Amino acid sequence: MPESYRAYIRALHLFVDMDADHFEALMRGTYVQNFPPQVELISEGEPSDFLHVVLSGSVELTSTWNGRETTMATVRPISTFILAATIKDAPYLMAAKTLEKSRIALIPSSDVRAVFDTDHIFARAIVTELAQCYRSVIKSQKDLKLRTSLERLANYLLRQQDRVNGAAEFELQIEKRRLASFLGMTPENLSRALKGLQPYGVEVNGNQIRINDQADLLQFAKPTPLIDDYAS
Amino acid sequence: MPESYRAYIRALHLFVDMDADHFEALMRGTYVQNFPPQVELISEGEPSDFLHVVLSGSVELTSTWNGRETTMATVRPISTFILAATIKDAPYLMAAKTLEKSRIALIPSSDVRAVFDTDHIFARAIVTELAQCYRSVIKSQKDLKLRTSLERLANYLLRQQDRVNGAAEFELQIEKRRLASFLGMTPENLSRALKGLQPYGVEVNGNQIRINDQADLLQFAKPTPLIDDYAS
DNA sequence: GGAATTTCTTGATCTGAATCAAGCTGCCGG
DNA sequence: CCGGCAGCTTGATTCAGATCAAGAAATTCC
Repeated sequence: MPESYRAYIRALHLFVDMDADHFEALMRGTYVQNFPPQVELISEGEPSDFLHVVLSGSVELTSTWNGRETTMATVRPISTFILAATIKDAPYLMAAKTLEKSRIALIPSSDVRAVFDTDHIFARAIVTELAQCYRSVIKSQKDLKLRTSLERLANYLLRQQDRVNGAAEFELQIEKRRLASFLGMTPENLSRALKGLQPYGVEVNGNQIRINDQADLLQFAKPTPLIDDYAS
Repeated sequence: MPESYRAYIRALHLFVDMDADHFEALMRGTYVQNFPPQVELISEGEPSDFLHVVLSGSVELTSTWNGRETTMATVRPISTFILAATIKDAPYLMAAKTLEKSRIALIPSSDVRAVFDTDHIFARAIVTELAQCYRSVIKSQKDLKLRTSLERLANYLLRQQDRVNGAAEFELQIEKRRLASFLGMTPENLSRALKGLQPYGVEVNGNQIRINDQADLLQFAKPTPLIDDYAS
């Protein structure tokens, strides 16, 4: 793989502290590839041959059942996805598709498992990452089961605002129809829900969101770190 | 802790292969306690001081937000819970409450983390367990987002039937109101949903469930290992 | 064993959200 | 510059599921 990407991958929590030789061993089997938009990188149910790292662009994780489809997550640089399947050597539970032109690093799953067994630091990092992922899904589950769609949307917007350090105005990072699916609603309802937040000072103009009165929205959304703090 | 419980704990995937000395080290700080029903073992948001192991009885994991409460899972012997919080040394995302008289082993979180750093086999087991937990939540998330409540119930019943090796008749393991909450519906609706499955050969008598025509129910429920096989 | 409490069920009604059906808007390519 | 097309919005309708209300069944507790 090109030398240039190594630094980015190395900087990930998962790899930053591990032994240099072990990292090299991982990188030897790794290759980096550019994909156009809308390419299905992996399909639900397939065996998990590679740990994927998104270096640029973005990837959508979806699941389907009985003709229905839902967006489970969107992965942005620089991060990995389908770590759990890699570790367990089990089939993917989600499909992955590029949303835009994306650069993806593919690390052979067998190498990840092998290095795991010889590098303590790496093992520790994987456990921390997995625990993190687990907690994120639990939070998302709580969000789904305990909140109405309007409340989910309000909290989503506040989290996005957090991402831009509290700026009153910011851009949605994903298409509305995908956001709708992620939040567990239809595009029509997302449209209406965005209107429904107007009384709390939310202005929408295309992908541009403006939160006029954060305090007002906060009072409605009632965010809690036990659901909305994806970092802890 | 009493010698007698060690064997049960040792038999768990998490501990079965680890070094005997390390296991002893873990057990030294561990104590076993009996709890009456309805005791809140841990509260949402608290720091995670112990890894818990249910030795007998059962424990319900719930989450609350803004006055609403939902059942996230029920833990039965012999298994652990809140492993992720223990590993990350982060606050619990769920509360845990005994449903019946239960015997619980408490392993100090700091010991778990310490042994993790010195025992490869244990580290490997923890990673496998965490990956397993992660995948279970993802499955549960798919269940929630892709299925109607009637479909969720049908698949739940089929999974329960699986647990008893396909016997046509079996008992529900939890109270109906808790099952309702777990499945993301109200008790009233669960009642109606159970009636709604009559056309597919489901008979209900208190906690006794009879599936007269499994093929018929299967055709309606359309289970898939990518959602319903909790083992993989 | 019987009163009291809780859980479960059933029916009636209400509501949030999905679906259906058009328009609208903005973007891409010729 | 202007079709064509995908994504978004809006309104009307339908539907699944929640809520409200009350009665029945099962448990618990004196």
